[in-house]
Amino acid sequence: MGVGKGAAKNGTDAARLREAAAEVFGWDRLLPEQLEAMESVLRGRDTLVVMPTGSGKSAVYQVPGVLLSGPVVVVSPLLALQRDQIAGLPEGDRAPGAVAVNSALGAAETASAWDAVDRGDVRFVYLSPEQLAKDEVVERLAAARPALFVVDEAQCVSSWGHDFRPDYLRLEQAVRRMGRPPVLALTATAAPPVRTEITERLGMRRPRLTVAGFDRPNIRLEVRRFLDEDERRRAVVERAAAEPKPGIVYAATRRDTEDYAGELAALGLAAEAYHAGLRAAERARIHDAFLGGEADVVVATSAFGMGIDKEDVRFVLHAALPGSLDAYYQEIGRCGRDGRPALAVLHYRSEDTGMQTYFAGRTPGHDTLSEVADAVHDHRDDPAGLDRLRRETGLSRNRVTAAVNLLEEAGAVATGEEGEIRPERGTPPEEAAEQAEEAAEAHRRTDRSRVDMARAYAETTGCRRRFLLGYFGEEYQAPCGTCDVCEAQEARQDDGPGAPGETERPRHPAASAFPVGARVRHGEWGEGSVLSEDGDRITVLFDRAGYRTLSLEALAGRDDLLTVVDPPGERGTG
DNA sequence: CGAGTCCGATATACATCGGACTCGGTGCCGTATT
Repeated sequence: MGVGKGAAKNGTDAARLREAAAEVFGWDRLLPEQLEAMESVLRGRDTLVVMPTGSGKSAVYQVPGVLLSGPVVVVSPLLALQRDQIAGLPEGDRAPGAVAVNSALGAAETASAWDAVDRGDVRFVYLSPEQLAKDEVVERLAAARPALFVVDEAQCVSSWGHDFRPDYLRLEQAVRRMGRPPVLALTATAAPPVRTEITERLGMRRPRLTVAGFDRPNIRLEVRRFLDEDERRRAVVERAAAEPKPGIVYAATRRDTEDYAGELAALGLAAEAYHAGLRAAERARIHDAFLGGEADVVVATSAFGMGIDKEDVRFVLHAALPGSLDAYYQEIGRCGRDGRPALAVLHYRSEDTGMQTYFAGRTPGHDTLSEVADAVHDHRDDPAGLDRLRRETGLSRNRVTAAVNLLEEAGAVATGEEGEIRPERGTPPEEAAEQAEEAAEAHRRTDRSRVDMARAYAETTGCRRRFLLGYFGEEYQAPCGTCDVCEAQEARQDDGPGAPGETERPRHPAASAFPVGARVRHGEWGEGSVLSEDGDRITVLFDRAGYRTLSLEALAGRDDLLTVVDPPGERGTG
């Protein structure tokens, strides 16, 4: 992986990047990871960057951007983030121009934005993935010959692409149609399987991977398990009231955010409820109040957080189990950015898995898939685009797009150069729908296994930091000393002789047979990758069956159950 | 999947039980309506 030995050869690139960073942006110092990724981008290589928020991810495209010879297309999920990015760019003679193209612009504004792009006055063009679903937008960008295609918050490809915002899974087609500039994907949180999904879905070729460390040692990790709902609610309120402010409480439903915020307000705290059902002005007010330090606690659904770069958040409490550890790590990563002690407490009931499992099951069903497959088939001699398929089926835009994505994933349809959807291999529509259903079922299994992993974190008897980092592919030597499990075990040791002194489950001898990162095959679940080891068990992500936890005791002496097909290495990426 | 709500049945008058039913999270965009 490293660039190491190429220092002499790359000296010029590094020097140019440093110079641009200093002169245009006023940054005198670049982190090694930043520079490494920038060099990769400057050399035209596809690059995936996994770096924490606040560590200068945006710089990785901004600095090379001013040195490249064409516009840089930046895909960003929220219009507010696009505005923040543009506002954060420097001003001055050498400063790069930037525009955001979206539905908030009037016809005249849109026209003048494109004129600026055509004239070369604009270096950065910010767009939502939905914009890139429009032929006209793709054509205008293609004409401008982009020098780089950036996907910011790239975890959205995996977390939102399958149902909520299916245009995320169609970015590859857009990239192809605009002449396939180099692709740079940026994210703060991505477990190895999410990285793989990002690079595959974006059609990245031999991507260079830069991963900064995941550990946030100043965040204390704690899980509290409850049987009774009322007890849980009391515990959440008491904790939010007791801990140093400011803090964020994540709840599972809009109604819960209102209830908790109401209770905290009754205790005299400046508490606000935040969710997507509020009016835009109200959301903006709460957002600003939190950033400005006027709110003690924001109780929110998952709508709150992206783009919140506040250094002094002291705690993130969860009033319910999140849908995945990916989401959890992203959410708790919003506290303690100043490096001072911070706290993440998950308040968990086993019933919480119900709603998350429900959310994990929402993909187009058989009827939708076969209706869309029929429509594509009917147009086999005159292939239609997504818009026409939508009009003719009467289905919503998202449903048609999600269905086409699944059909395409199943290899039953393909997207052409002008965005037209064609049947592939002469697959009959009914068969195509069935294959797409299988693909949908595989996503459901994966999503549900992610819920299982969140639950496994909540229930682990080992070091929580080790579990969490293992999920993200990082080996960690327990004890961490700053999670509830490690602390309890230390306390037991201090209680005097006789107490068992283990801070970890004893490592099972069979663990070394299945090292983290190894590629394995299971008799029933097929191939997968070993993600983590938790003393006497390992967690494997199977390509089709999702996450599974396997007991090493059960595996020992049964060579037939699980076999290593490929030892750890840098497959796929790198 | 699970919690909350509504409604009818039960059994006998106020209240409870159980089944059917609904709802639950993220944001673009563009069109219809103020």
